[in-house]
Amino acid sequence: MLRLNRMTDYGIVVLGALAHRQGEVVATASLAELTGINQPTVAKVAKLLLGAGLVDTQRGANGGYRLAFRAEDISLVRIIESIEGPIAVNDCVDGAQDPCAVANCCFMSGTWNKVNARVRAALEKMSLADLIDPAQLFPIAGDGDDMTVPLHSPLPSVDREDEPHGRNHPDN
Amino acid sequence: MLRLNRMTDYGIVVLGALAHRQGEVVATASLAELTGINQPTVAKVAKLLLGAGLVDTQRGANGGYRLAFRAEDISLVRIIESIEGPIAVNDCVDGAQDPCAVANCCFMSGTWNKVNARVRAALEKMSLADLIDPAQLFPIAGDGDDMTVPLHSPLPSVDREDEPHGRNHPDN
DNA sequence: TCAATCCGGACCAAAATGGTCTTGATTATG
DNA sequence: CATAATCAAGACCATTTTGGTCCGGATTGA
Repeated sequence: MLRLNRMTDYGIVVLGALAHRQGEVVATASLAELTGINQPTVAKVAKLLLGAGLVDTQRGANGGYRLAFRAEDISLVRIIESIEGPIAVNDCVDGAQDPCAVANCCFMSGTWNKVNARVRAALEKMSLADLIDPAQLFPIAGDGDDMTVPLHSPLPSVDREDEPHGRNHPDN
Repeated sequence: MLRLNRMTDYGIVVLGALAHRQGEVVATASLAELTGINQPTVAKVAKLLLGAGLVDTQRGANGGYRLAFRAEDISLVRIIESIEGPIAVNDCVDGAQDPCAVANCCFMSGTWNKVNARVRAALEKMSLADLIDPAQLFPIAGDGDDMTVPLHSPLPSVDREDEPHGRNHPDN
């Protein structure tokens, strides 16, 4: 548990596709084709990303979306928060969207903020570029909390037709 | 988002109450009274904690639950995982309860494992004792990712009758 | 003008979550 | 030994959240 929801996964994949087309304006239909996610869902996700300013849009014919920053400059937190809202392990955390009703007497809120900040920091360190760049997967010696995870396969070309990445089949 | 669910909150509160009664066997009815959570829910949570070995049980009359370890030795991850199952930001992570179907060709699983490990590490550092001990709330100089959070109020005595801590009123 | 495309939001179905209840087993106590 | 207190296991239901679709409208290039 403590999982991020599927929309966020989609968001990352969509952003990944846009990163490969850096600078280009890509229509949701194309994104759908590139990612294997179906178009309406791509549209929904793109809308959220737009709201957070992670992508630019161009309307009308030949319109579409474009990455607003370089992939290295987009942190995982930012992606997550643009889709799921502010990270908050519970309502006792500052910035929670439905704040703890007893906040000003909640003796644990300080602790929760600390926990939350740490989780957030962990996600801050990871950028979109890291997420889609397999080079990053090689554990960096002495990083500490690294795991020795076998690298499965090289980066697949984005324009494959089948399942793009993980999360049990969305069977669109 | 990325929130932990309410049962986990309950779990922490219940464990906190047990910590104050360290060594004693406390009935779910008493725990309910101490925490303000209602009894059937306490029972449910306690059962989960029992399954994970965080508490011992004694059945029959005068039975109840007892903390199996010292509060300092129970990490937040352990609590979370005993109630919510293994921490997994998504299905691409090793140990996810419903693993990514394309795991062995999922080029991002390594990255996700890394993200997951970091989140986990952040939670590993916090113990039950930290969670319930307000002294911990004073930011330790040079800790890095600390936030300067004002300490709201001192540890309330456990045996108060009103709302025990945060998370919008369970209005039992 | 027309077609492609985003925009905003409503909408619905399926799943997860929170919480209750029931039945049965276990044990202390008188 | 009978009884009451208590946990054990799990079925069950209501509510919320999530995932996904759809539609009418606005915008823009050809």
